[in-house]
Amino acid sequence: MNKQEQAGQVFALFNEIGIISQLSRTLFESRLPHGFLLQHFSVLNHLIRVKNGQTPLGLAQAFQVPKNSMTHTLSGLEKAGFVEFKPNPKDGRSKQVWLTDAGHSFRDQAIGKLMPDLMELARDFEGFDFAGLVTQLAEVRAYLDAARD
Amino acid sequence: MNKQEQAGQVFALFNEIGIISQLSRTLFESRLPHGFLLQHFSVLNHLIRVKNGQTPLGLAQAFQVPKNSMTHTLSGLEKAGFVEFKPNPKDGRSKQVWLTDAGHSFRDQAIGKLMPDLMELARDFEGFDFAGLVTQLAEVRAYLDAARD
DNA sequence: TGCGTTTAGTTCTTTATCGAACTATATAGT
DNA sequence: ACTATATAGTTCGATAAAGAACTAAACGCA
Repeated sequence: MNKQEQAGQVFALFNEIGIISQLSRTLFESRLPHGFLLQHFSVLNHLIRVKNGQTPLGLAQAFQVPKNSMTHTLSGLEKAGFVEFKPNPKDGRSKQVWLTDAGHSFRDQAIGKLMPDLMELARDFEGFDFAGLVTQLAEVRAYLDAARD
Repeated sequence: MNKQEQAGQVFALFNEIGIISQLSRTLFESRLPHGFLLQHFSVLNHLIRVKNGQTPLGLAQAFQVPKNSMTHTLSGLEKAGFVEFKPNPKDGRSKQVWLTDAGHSFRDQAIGKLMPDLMELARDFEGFDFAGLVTQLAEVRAYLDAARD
């Protein structure tokens, strides 16, 4: 296979990925209460799984969205009472984003609502090597991430 | 590995896919002229590779977006002179979307601008089984597509 | 210390997206 | 043929995303 054909495969890969991203996002958001988006869940999940008390800018960078987009997402989460802001004692320009109990349980409930779909998929794909797939995709992701300058 | 862990792998898969989708879209759009989005390119590409002269509704279904979103995308393409509408002789409610020469060459140029990135990625991932990856992802995509009711 | 530069976050504005309501045409059932 | 229903596409309104300009605080360096 020459480089040109290989490039076509890469194109096809991104095409599949784009479609799956859209389908899975739609599915996921249909399990969230009205008015909440994947982005809201993702931020809560990140605060739990990675680190609580991060700054808005840190979150924006983690999700690779502009900081004003993160401002918008966080204001929705704050209005819902799922996060609260505290001043950053080390930097007067900055804030910390802390999860509330309500935010934690919202995230748990969201996972609970999603689980049946994931379990069903896992059952229907018995024997499918998800872990290998994830490993390969992580390589591609790391490459794109590094190329992003 | 039990079902719960397997579900976690599926979750991780969708997570990677979402990130790659965002990164590759941003990269791709940075190669398009200002004001044009992936969706514009995708429609032109679809008219060339799948079938010219389709209806707006057919395109909306192919891309799984609401029909009013497709109206919006098509109006951008029409304003740029990349497609033109003709009445559908078989259905007075409907339209056909036809690619213009300008649309065809815009798509070719877009591919030309993107090629170097794809080639570079293909070179840096020499030996990587893109085709196998695409095959696996296509299975997942087909599943989600079927589940979408 | 003082001042120019950088950084965190918000606000403003434009554009994309999409549900809902609407118009016009087609189809089905009687 | 007549009426009810379904379908193709647009319009309207509300919300999301993101670039640009702005404010306030911090940093660098003389």
